[in-house]
Amino acid sequence: MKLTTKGRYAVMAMADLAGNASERPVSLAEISLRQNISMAYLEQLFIKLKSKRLVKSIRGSNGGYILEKPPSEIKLSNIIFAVDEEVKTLNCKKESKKGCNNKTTKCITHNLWDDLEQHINSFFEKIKLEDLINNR
Amino acid sequence: MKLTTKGRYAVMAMADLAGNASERPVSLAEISLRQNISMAYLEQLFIKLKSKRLVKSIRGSNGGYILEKPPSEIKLSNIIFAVDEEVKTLNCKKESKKGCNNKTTKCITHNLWDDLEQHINSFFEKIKLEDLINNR
DNA sequence: TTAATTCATAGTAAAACACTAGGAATTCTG
DNA sequence: CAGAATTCCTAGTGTTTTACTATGAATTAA
Repeated sequence: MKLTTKGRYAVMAMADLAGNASERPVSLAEISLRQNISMAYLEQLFIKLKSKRLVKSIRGSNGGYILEKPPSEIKLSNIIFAVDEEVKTLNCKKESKKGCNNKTTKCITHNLWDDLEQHINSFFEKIKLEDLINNR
Repeated sequence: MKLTTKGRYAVMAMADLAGNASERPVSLAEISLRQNISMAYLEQLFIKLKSKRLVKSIRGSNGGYILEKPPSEIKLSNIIFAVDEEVKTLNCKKESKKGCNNKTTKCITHNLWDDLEQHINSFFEKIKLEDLINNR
C-alpha cells in the first residue's frame, strides 16, 4: 500500500460524496469547490474509483457520481488501493530476486517491512466510509 | 514518520552491527560487504545514527562503530527517526495553515492521517533491535 | 609513513509526485 | 436542435524527493 496525498484526496472526495448524497448525483465540480481539489485531478481519481466499482457515474448535464455501495460497505483500504494501485513493496521484490534466504539480515528486515505493510493495511481495513461521516 | 529505503537500510545496518558485535568495532566496509550497501551511503546513515547517540564511533585504522546502548534498549523507531528525520505529516501542516476547522471533510482525513501516523509509529516503537536478532 | 578508517559537504541522475492541458463523448434543457 | 454541463480519456510537465556518487579532509593504528 502506497501512502500519498492521492489516497488522501480520494478518501476526502469519497467522504464528501457520502456526506452529500441525495437524489441527484454529485458532480466533480461541487467536490472540487468544497474540498479544494482541482477538477482535472478529481477526474483522474474518479475514473479509478469507478473502475473498482466504488462509485457509479452518470454522464451528461446534471450528471455526476454516486456511491455504488452504502458507506457501511466501503472500506478505506478499498479507496486507497483503487487510486494508488501499485502495491509498494519497498524494494522487497528487488531484493528477493537478488536472492534472499531466511538467514540474512536483509531478510529480517524484508519480513519486517511486510509486517508493517499488513499493519497499515489493517488500519484502513477497519475503517469504513460510514465511520468517517458519523464520527465527523 | 517517513518510510523509505533509507530507514530500511539503517535498520539493516544496525541489525548487522548488533549481530556482529565483538570486542572490536565494526567497520562500515564490513557492513557494506555483508549487506550490499555502498559505503558512502552507509557513512551518511551512520553520521546521523551517531548524532542521535545510537552508535559510537572509533576513528582511524581498525576503527568502526559500536552500539551505544544494548540492543534491548534500541527501538526501531529510534533508528528510523534518526535517518529520516523530517516527520512527514503528509500535507497536514499545509492544510491546517489554509484553515481547517473540525467540521470539514478535510479535517476528518486530517485526523485520520494523524492516527495512521501514530499507528505506524507504535509499530516501530514496539520492536527493539534485540527482537530482530533473536527472532532471526 | 602508510593504510584504514571516520567525518563532512556537494553534486547528480532518475524516479515519483502532483498536477495541467486539450479535446472527445454523452446527456439534459430550453 | 443548439448549447451547456458534465464525464471520459490520454498526454505532458515542472518540482521535489530519493538514492546514491564524488571528493577530500581528519584521525589513528601499525
